[in-house]
Amino acid sequence: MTPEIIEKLFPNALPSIAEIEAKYPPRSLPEGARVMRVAPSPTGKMHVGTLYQALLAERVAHQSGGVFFLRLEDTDQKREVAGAADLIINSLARYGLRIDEGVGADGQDIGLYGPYIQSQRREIYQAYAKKLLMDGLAYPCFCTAEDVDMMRKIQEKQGLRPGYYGKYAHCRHLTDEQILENLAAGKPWVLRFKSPGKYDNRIVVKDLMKGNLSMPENDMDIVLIKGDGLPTYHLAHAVDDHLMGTTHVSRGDEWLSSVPLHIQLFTALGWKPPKFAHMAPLQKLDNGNRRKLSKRHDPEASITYFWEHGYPEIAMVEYLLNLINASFEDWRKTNPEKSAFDFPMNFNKVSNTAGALFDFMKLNSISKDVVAAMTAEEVYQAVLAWAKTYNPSFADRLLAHDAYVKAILNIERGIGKKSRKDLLKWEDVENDISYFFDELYQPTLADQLALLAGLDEALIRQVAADYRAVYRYDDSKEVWFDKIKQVGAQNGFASDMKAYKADPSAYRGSVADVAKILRVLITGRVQSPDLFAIQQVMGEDRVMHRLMI
RNA sequence: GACCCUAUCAUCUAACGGUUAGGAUACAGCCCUCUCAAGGCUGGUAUACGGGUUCAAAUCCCGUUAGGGUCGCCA
Repeated sequence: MTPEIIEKLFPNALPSIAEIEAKYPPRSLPEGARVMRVAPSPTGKMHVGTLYQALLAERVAHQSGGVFFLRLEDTDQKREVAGAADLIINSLARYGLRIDEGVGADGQDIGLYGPYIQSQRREIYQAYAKKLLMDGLAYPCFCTAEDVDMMRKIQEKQGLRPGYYGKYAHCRHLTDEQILENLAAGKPWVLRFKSPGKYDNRIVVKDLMKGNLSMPENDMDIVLIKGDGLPTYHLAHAVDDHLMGTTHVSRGDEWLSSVPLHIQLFTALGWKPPKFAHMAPLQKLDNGNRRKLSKRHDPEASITYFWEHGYPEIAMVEYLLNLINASFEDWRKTNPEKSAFDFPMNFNKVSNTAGALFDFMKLNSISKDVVAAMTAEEVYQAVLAWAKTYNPSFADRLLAHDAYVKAILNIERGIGKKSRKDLLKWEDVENDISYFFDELYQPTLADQLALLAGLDEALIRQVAADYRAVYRYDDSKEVWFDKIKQVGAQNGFASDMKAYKADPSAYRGSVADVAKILRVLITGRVQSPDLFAIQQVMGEDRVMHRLMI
């Protein structure tokens, strides 16, 4: 390639390689420290899989005393969506993934190895592209997308491996004169890698999760610089992860087959490739078949799905940690008090399967435990924060009755295993506690009688009247329950469960049925938390009023 | 079509040549109990299939099948 051609391809002044390298000195970090990153594209929704992958990278980096950074891969300007970058930044912060470097909440760079937005690094990529060109490891290609497409179809028809390689790499064989002619004619071009590889050669690719893999050497002359002057993923990956000092690249499975190419690129640029860890994608069951969670088709693939429904962030983190490494579960059992972020993460025991199915049952179960471990105040604040965005009228109610709501949320809330475990996401709270509010408690007598089918109305009225006569707000729970038994006995209900079970025909029912009558009258439901606790929170007036039937 | 990955209960997984194949979630039953939730106890369900190697295979090898991924001026 003559200097004339190179000058025509890259006419603008570009920083020299030495200048660039000087700006990105090797990091001074302790032995064993790992530098890792999450590098999503701001193309719309934030995928749960991005959080999943970021969580592994963040934990490994920080636990090793290293650096975790965020890089925005926005080299495909067609796909860029406004606001997508903010969503990524907010999501990481929301789940407690601390960024040492990258793009901050205000859009400003944090850290010295930036810019961390690829579209702002254009000249850097071009400088290295120019270097490859000078080294004879790249060449301009004038084939249009249509040309390449047509060639691929022909290759497929002939049963050949499709792609731009070997004798099918048309522009690789252009003479300097032909290049000059095309340039003079103003033909658009892209820069391609002149792959030194042979497909028949096999190389060993090391992956932290999959082990050593034997793969064919890359021989594709892939595009390095696109028609718009921005790099493809491949070039950007090599340049950025070299300059930014990434030691370990964790990324999706879909990159595995590109590793031979990436190793070639690093080598061509004179760099040592980082270590790779490829993670299988999260999957879901669709008509009996597994498939990757898709942002387009699956609402739960988007992280905002979990915001809308009010899943606690910690629950999400614990669930994902569990998917990354199933020994998390055992660790959690022996370390119930520790933060999930204290779980020692390493690559050794990371799950290495074809991809885990996202399991809401398991998430729910974890979420129940997480909520049970929270105080009423913490639950209140979390529900309020959720409601402000997703249910404003409920938020107003929470604010207007904050002490009352906290008392409600405190019912059967103890420490650890003693705590009530039925709440798993914030969107459920409104319905769970609605009967505590007179304006939301609207069952008709007919509704209540239907819930009490099998007991006749006169009996129900009598039980209610008898209970009203003895009910005292200040009674202890024991005294209260004795009174329930007493009211039951007056009306033919067994006060002793064992006696009832021994001879059910001797009674109208048991003390459980008496409680059921009161529960339905007071809450409008057949199931509720502890009735005594409910009454204490509701207050005497409200309880008495509901018993007036 | 070529190349690569993966294959243990319904789900997430443990076992890295010798275990009654373990745990968690889910499910079922019992106990506890004012209902529910929880908790305790118990139970059923798995090494995809076929060949090897070995005294011994979920584990190693080969093949088959199935699922996933890649083969873009998308990342």
